[in-house]
Amino acid sequence: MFEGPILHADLDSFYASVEQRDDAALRGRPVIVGGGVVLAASYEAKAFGVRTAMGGRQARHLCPHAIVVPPRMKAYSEASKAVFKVFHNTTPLVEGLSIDEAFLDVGGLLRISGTPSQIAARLRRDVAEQVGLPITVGVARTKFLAKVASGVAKPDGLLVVPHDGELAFLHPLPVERLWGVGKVTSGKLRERGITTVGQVAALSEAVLVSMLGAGTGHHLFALAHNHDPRSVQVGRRRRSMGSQRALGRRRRSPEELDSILSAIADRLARRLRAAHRVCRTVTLRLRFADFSRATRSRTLPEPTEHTEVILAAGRELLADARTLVEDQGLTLIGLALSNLTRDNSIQLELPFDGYETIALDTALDKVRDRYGSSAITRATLLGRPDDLEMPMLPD
DNA sequence: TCTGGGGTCCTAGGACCC
DNA sequence: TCTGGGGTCCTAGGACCC
Repeated sequence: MFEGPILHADLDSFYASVEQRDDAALRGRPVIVGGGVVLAASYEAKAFGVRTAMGGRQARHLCPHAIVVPPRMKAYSEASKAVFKVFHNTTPLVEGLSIDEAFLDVGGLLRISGTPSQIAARLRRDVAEQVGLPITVGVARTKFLAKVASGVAKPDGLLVVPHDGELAFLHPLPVERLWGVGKVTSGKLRERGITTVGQVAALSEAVLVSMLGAGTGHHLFALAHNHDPRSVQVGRRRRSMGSQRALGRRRRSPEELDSILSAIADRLARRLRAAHRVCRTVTLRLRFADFSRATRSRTLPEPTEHTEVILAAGRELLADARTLVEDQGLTLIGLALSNLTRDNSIQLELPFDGYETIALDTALDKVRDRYGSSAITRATLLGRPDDLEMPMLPD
């Protein structure tokens, strides 16, 4: 029997599937979303070797009759919301991983909703009927195994890893199936003739750590032995927010760079405010002609949501990196905001001149002054359903 | 074939404080 | 004059994921 079975639900070739859903002429045909670089490829295009993140030219060479369509981000984000609605109708314990992927804990549902595989089958049917998209579901006792299972079952599949067949399922798989094994790590392992998860499991933890470093070594040892105690986390919030722009190889004037930077800062500040968040660290991201990268960051004394503050920090960082930029041929510029917290301010509507925005702390002080702090036993922030932590009074 | 845009987490050294 | 241990925060870089 399962203890806390977990579903990993993953939409297949998400962007390309949305395009095929919305345009009958694309169904059954190779579809590539994105121009300069492949953002998504339909399975018909993947059959020709087209892969996500591949250069557009190479993709068209591999699959000359592919239909290339520009991305429609709004359509994808709406489709994603509809799919997550189905997830939440299945169980309240949903942890979103990206626009097209989530873990669902169905441990408490066995009595009400049937076996995990019945629940997973119904989820797939619901997504197909209600949103019109194919989705693959992996079912297992742990998150990691559920994710591996969905990867193996793709596309449009369902795979249940039975409790007593976990290692038999896991060990024959190629190391690249392990979550967190990318190009660098798989290269180091393959150099030593290690190609399967079972071979990784045969190594001692000390050997793995000496090969791959402490972090990756411990991580891989745990995964290869099927140790993954992580539970499904509901209500995780984003920890950073970024925006960037590729510049091509053409040389850009300082004025041109500054106007791109302004646009990026403005975009980010808007997104920040829309999410009711503030940031304290601003990072400038640069990429150069040889594809090397550099970052420069600055932590502000106070969190901000203002375009001008973010832009000013970005400009200072760019000035700091001036020599780098001049020497190396800049090909990408971007900003990332981190150290995100809630925007702890509230807006008051006033009878005389419209609105005033004040910090939540200040507002709480006023409430304390009025009622006395010992008179208040609990305060709840209303009207912000996305906020999970509630401020408490008194301190 | 020269490669987008959005994220997460980890490491490591230095500053600073007690 | 020479010497602790422990903790947090900041910065920069890197691997990886979708």
